[in-house]
Amino acid sequence: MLKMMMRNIAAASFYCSSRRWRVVRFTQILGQVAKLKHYSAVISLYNQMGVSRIGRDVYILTIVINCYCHLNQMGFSLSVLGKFFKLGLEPNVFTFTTLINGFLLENRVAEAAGIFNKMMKAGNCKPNLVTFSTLIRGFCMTGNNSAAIQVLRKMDEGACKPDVVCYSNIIDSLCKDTLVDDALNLFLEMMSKGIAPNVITYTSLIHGVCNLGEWKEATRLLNEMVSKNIFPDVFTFSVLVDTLCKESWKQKASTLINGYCKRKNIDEAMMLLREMTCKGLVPDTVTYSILVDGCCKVGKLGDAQKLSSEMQACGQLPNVQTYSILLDGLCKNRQLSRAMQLFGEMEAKKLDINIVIYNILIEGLCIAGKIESARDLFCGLSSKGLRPNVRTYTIMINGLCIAGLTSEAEKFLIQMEEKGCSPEGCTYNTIIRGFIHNKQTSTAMVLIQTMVERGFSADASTMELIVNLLSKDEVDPALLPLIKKSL
DNA sequence: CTAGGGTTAG
Repeated sequence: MLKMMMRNIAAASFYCSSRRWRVVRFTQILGQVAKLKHYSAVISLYNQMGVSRIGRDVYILTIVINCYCHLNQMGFSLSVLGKFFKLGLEPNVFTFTTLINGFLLENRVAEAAGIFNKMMKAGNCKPNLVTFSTLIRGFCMTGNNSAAIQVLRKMDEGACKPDVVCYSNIIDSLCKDTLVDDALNLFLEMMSKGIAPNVITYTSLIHGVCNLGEWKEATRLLNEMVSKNIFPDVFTFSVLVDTLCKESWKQKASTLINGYCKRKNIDEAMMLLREMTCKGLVPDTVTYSILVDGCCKVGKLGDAQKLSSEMQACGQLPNVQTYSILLDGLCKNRQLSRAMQLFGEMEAKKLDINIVIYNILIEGLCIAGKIESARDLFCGLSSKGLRPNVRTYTIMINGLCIAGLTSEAEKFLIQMEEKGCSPEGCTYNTIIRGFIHNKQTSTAMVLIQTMVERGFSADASTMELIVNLLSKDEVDPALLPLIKKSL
C-alpha cells in the first residue's frame, strides 16, 4: 500500500512541471492517505520524499501536525509548529484547531484551552465554528459543563453562531450528569434560536431521561421527534430496548422489595435496592418510600434517613407520603425533635401539608407526654385551613387519657359528634381503655353501652382489659349481658 | 490542497 502511494507520488512529482504544482499534488495525496487514517504512512511518506524536492506550505504542515496529533505525539506536532516560524509561514485557524484537537486526543483539555485563549487574545487568527465546537467537546469530555456553556455564551456574543453539534454535545454531557432539566432547558433554547435538533440530540435526551427512570418523558420525546420527521435510529432503539429490559427487571425488584418489607425482611430488601442502583436503575419514589417505612418499622432510623437523602440525590423527590412515613418513624421511635425538624423542612419546601401529617405529629407529642403541645397543635388546625378527622380526635382522646385527663377526653368525644365527625369503633375502644386504665370502670361501662348501641364492638385489647376486670371481680354482674353483646 | 462532529452496549 505504502509502496504504491510512493510510486504515485513519485510519478506525480515527476510530471508536475512547477514546484508549486508539485506541492499541491503532494498535499492532495497526503490528505487522502490521512483521511484513510494511515497517519504513520503520511509521516513516513513526508519524511521520505524530502522537502527539497517538494517544498513546504501551511497546508502540508497542518496535515503533518494532524497526523502526529492522531498518533498521540504532541511533542512532534509542536516541533512542526516551530518550523512554521523558522520558514516564515503563518499558522492559520486550521493549524490551531488541529492542535487543540490534538491536545484533546491526549485528554489535555487545559492545554487545548490555552491555545484557544491565545487565539482569542492575539486577534489575528480568530477561532471559527470548528474551533469553538472542538473546545466545547473537550470541556464536555471531562464533564466540565459550566466551561462548555461559557464557551457557548462566548459564541452568542461573537460572529460565529453555535450549531446543533455544539448544543448536542453539551446536552449530552448534562444528561450524563443526570442534569436532565438543564439539558431540556438548553434544548428549548436551541430550538428557540431556530437550530433544529437531530436524531443524536434526541437520543442523548432520551438516554438521559431513561437513566432517571422517566419512561413517560422518554416516550414523549420519542413522539415529539417522530412528529418532526426525525426518526429514531439503531442507537435510539438500543437505548429504548435496554431501558425496557431494565424496567421490567426493576418492576420485579420493586415488587420483591415491597414483599420483603411487609415481612420485615429489611436486609433482603436493602440488598435488592443496592442491586438496582448498581445496575444504574433508579428505584421510584414509591419503592424508596416502602423501604423507608420498612426501616422505620424495625427501628433503623439512620438507614431510613440515608435512603431519603439518597432518593433526592438521584432525582426521586420524596412526596408528602414519604415524609409522613419518616415523620411517623421518628415519632414512634421517640425522636420528637428530629421529627419537628423534618416538619420544618416540609414547610420550607412548601409541601402540601395535610391532616395526616398533623395526626402523626399530634400522636408523637401525646406519646411523648407533651399533651399541652398536642392540644396547641390541635387548636391551631383551623387556622391552617385543616379540619380534624376521626383519627385526629381519637389520637387526642388517647393522649388525654394517657395524661389522666379523662373528663377532657369525654368532652372531645362529645365535641367531635357536634362537629359532624362521628366516632368510630376505634374511638370508643380508645376511650374505654383510657377509662379502665384510669380506674374509672363505671364510666367505661357506660361508654361500652353507647358503643354497643351504635353497633360497634370491643377489639382484642379492650377485651383483654375487660376479661382482666372480670377475673378480679370488679364488674357489676348486671352488666354481664351487655359485655356479652360487645364481644 | 489543511481542522472538528456528538448517541448505544459491557
